[in-house]
Amino acid sequence: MAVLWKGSSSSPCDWPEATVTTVSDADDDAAAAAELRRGPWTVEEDAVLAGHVAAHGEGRWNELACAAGLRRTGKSCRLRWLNYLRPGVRRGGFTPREQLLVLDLHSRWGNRWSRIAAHLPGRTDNEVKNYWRTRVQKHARQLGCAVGSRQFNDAVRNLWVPRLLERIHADDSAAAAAADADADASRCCYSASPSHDELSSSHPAHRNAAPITGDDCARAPSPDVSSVVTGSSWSREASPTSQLFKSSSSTVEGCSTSTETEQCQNGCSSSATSVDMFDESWSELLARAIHDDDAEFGSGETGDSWWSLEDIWEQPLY
DNA sequence: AAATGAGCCAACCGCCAAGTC
DNA sequence: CGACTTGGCGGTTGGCTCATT
Repeated sequence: MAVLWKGSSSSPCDWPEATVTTVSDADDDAAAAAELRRGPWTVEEDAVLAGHVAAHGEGRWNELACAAGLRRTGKSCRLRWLNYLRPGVRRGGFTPREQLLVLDLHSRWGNRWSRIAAHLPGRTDNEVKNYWRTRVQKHARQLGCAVGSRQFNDAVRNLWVPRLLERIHADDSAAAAAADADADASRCCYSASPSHDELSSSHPAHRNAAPITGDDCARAPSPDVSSVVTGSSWSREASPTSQLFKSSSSTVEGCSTSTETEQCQNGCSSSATSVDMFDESWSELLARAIHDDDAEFGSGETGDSWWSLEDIWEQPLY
């Protein structure tokens, strides 16, 4: 059963023949375990892989695995590099800005994770996928509706997105205030302006930001947050919170992104506090609202009056 | 303190398309 | 043109961590 490598031509290197050809069933597991490593990568393996990629570049992963002496498949090496070792990979929770982008791009493209991830600097398709499955789908389950359903889209459009916009605005304001404070301090104590690193580290929300390389900013043009709002596939006009959108939109447009570079800077370096906007209380509230007015909500209407916006805004953010 | 369950994430699997021989 | 290799993608799973019982 275990064909570790499909014949000699595909053998990545000159391992003993038994390691690259079919082995007897009785010895399958033992041979596989002995020759091809699986499971979590060790620190040593990471160092070897990173060193080889740094020295020889990406690509030809089977050859690379062989040359590096890694008992891993080329696929495994590639995945480890792209998802974990590659410079600029961002880790940790998604920022509100990233959540907004994921929600919007998924509404446009569906499960095109790599395509979505391309617009989230430093994020991998795997991470976006995991975020969607663990967070977004969980909330959909709590609401008793499917992702992509009318109910879910309404919840996203009318609840989640406004909250994200609000949070983005708050984060930007806090960052601006922090920058102002640092500027004042630097005027008092230093002649030079604070560096970007100093600005970033001065803000609590930035302390956990992963190092970002220039590569991240060289990616495909990303829809910035303002385009997410103004060009969204969510129909704002039909929303009961259209006025709210309008004000939030102008706020975001005014304070953040208008160019690709700025989007990249925001997405790359301003790692705001990661929160899941759709916390339990929200889900419960929504679930109750849906339950209380099931007929109307399930009928495909836009649901303009099936909750009190004031009630929602009184819910705590966290 | 041990057992259990849920959440999360890294890694693997299978399939497909493009490139190469 | 067909076989094969490689890289990429989306779906799935195994295992770790943490909270709850």
